[in-house]
Amino acid sequence: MEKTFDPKSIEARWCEAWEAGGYYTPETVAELSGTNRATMPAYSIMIPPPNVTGTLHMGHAFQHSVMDALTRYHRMRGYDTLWLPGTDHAGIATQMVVERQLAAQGIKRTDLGREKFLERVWEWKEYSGGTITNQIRRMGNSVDWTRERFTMDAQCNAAVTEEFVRLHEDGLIYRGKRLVNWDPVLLTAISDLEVESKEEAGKLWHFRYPLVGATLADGTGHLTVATTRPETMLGDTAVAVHPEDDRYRHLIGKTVRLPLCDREIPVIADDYVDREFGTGVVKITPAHDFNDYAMGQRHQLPVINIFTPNAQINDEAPAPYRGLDRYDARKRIVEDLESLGLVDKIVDHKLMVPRGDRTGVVVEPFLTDQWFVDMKGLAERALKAVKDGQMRFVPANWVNTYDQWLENIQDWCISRNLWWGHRIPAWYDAEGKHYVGRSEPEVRARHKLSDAVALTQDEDSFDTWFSSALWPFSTLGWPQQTGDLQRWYPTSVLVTGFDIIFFWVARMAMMGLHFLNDVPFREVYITGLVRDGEGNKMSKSKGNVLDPLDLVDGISLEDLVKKRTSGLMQPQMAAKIEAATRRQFPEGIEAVGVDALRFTFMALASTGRDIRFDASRAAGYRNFCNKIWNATRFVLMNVEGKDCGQDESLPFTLSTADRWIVSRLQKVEAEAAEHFANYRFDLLAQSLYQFIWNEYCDWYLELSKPALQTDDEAAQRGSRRTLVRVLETSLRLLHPLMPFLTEEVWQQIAPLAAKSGPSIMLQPYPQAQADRIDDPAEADIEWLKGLILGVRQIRGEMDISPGKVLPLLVQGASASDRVRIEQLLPSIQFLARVEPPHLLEAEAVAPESATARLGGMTLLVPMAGLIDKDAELARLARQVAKLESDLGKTQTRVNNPNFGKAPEAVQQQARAMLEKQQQDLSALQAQQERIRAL
RNA sequence: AGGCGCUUAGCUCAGCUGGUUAGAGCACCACCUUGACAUGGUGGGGGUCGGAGGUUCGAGUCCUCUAGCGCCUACCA
Repeated sequence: MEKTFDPKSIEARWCEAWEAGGYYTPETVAELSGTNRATMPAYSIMIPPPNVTGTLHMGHAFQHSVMDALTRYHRMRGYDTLWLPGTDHAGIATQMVVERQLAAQGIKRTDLGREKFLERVWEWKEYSGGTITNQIRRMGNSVDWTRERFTMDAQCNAAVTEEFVRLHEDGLIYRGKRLVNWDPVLLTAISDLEVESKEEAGKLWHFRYPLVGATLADGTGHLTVATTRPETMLGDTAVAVHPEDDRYRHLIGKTVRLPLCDREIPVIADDYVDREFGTGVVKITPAHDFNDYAMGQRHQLPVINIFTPNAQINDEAPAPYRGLDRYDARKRIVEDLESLGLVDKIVDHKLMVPRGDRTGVVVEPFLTDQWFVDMKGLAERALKAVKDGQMRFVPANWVNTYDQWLENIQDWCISRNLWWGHRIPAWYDAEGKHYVGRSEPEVRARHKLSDAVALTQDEDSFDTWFSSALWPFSTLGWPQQTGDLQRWYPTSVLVTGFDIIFFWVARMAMMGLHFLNDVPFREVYITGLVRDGEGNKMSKSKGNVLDPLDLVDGISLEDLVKKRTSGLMQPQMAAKIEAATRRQFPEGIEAVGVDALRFTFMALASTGRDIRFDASRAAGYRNFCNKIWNATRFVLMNVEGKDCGQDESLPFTLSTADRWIVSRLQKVEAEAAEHFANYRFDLLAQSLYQFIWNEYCDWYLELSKPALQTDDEAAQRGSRRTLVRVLETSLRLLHPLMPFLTEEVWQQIAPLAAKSGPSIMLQPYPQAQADRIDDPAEADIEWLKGLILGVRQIRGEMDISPGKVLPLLVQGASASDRVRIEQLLPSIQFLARVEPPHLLEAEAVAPESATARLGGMTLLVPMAGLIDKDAELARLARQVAKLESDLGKTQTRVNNPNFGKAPEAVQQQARAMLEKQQQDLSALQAQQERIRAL
């Protein structure tokens, strides 16, 4: 084996071997293990399908690490495990990408026509989709590629058609002219969720609308309205005041003359109006504002649409404004009103501006014909499923978010005026009457329409989420009752981010319950967002994104700068991004390999918190990989060519250390099971790291060194056996988190531990065995560690060279101390680098020494010629100070008159501690006296 | 406006149903090329847990108030 672990040299090899072996495919796994799948419990995860034209970012890598750990864990536990991969067609996003590419060649989508355009999108999908699947493969994710799906493949398309037709049959789909959020650039409706409202600086314009039948001269001849969108006044059909507003009450029922339009509109009363805001008079534009629309409905107001789909003024408006862009019209209208003397004032005003989440363009409420899903009933079932415990959120507080949205749900506009997506299976006849069905022939048959009736299919497509909502079962073959569907629905867990609880989680829950009568997943594990080291959200425009593969492979500073500053939407940011990058990664990024990156994600995955990605942490875990690698080298070196109890035929005995590490291992195994069950991957990672590094490597390997040198062949064999078997088990424990390293090493270690098989992936996950827990051995080794630490501390603080073998005196040793000294003598000598301890009677006069306390006894390292008095005094003073402070606290506790209320056990413990502290203190003080007297 | 979350060593974070002297990694200081590993070893320094009050024999851990930060929802023209 090489001296250092080199991830590059093994990763590609194992990726290929695992996939080629079929180890990701449930059927093959069952076959190789000789198990009948029907007898295995089922476990399944559907990958949240990434956008097919994107690339995977840190958030994906993080979530995939979690999903793969769960998948490998359950596979090893003997579950019939499926992790199903796939990608999403991402209607709007993908269409925009391709349109942008075409635009670069000066081509418009409409120039090509629907057919040709879609061909181009499919081409791009084929090209780009490979990037994602390669990334997934490289990270070692054990997804079943034989079941890969795409949200727009034939199977998923059939499911979407079925969904729409059945919902329609169930009376949950309707088509209607409604006010929707309209993106004037994309020329499509979008759902509420696709609108991002942010506070922006704007103005509040105050306009005077003259009252009919009054003169302006008396100062009461007009009503002043306040608006943030002056251009909408062209579509005003009323002016509203609060019914109890004394300023205006007498005007209710009168009419005002709408300036510029020469229309008379009524003054109405509605308690929606806020008297405090603006002038207390609101202009009402039912066609271009959601509230106004609702008010228009309440008061039967006419609805005048004044915009074209791309937000220019249409022919409903007076001639001078027609054809103007909305913002040009705004300017013009304000000017014209000003010249008429109808502008009362203009004040600065902060307002929430709604923008399309894809285009960033201000969205207009716009009246169009669209398809909607009636959500009320669906939402109620989804709420109930969580209340009844059929579906559980981890962490649990995300239920609030889920509930809140479902309780206030609005009908879902599912049609998009886009080409790229599932086309709506609805047909229209010449009169515009619509028919819904799985196909045109079905529609004709069902509605008895002869071929003479011309039918045209709806031009629109579905909201991407309308198909994503089916993902947990469309992937398994629904609406067919496939074996896969029966086997793996409901899925076991959904791993995703909180940002799509509404978009996706809730909608999957609703559709799953509606169509399959069961929740789509038993548990929803919500991960935090991966942020950069400074806590900022990673985004291309900020130039702070990290490509997971750049951490895996490493990247030079120059390449990283180039990558972050090229292809920016705002090139002027380049200099700033470059500076920040050079500051943050002055040396570029060192390669850490897949295992270290995956382990880092797991270690950072604490609950309910975003994670700041810390590259130095990843470097630390790369070191951990190397540590394991070298521990393996040590083990191999020491057992090579020697029997390690593979066939159990030769006698072996286990030392205290052997029994100790095996006992510790059982406890770690139990912890691992618990942490997996609770999704506490941070604690899992910590627990494994701690065991392997701080117990197995730091102590057990060191303890094994003298043991391997004894004359006792059976004891040697026992140590070799333990060395190998604990390592082999640790590898299996760690495998779901570090697949590559553990596989590579396991191949070499397994035969020595009498294990065989093509891959560690197919081995059982270690389970704790209660009968191998050995408390006496643990106590013995704790004692031993205390002794060694005591001597090391003296050595360290006295600056005695590590190699020097010291004499050691022990005073006040109890009977059990004496037994331990005798039994653990070789370990004591080797690890503490001392001569065999010399026992002193309690009353004996000791030579001048540096001392340490261990239980009731005192360790003494004679100082003759070794130690400087001041250093030892300083060391003692520190210890005394600490002890005094601790003792003080204990005394206060015990002396509290009410301490008697505490449980007996707690009281006893406190008194024992008090006694020990007092003893230690007096021993230390006596020692101080002696040293001072020198 | 409503909801959720965060504030613990220089940095990034653990600390479960309240119980011994608050932990880890990284960073820092000193010593060490000891045959698994310098991507290492050994020893060490460093926090009183945002602030105030309360409950309790006992609070980082529960309650109230308060300060700061972040996120999500929401129809104020």
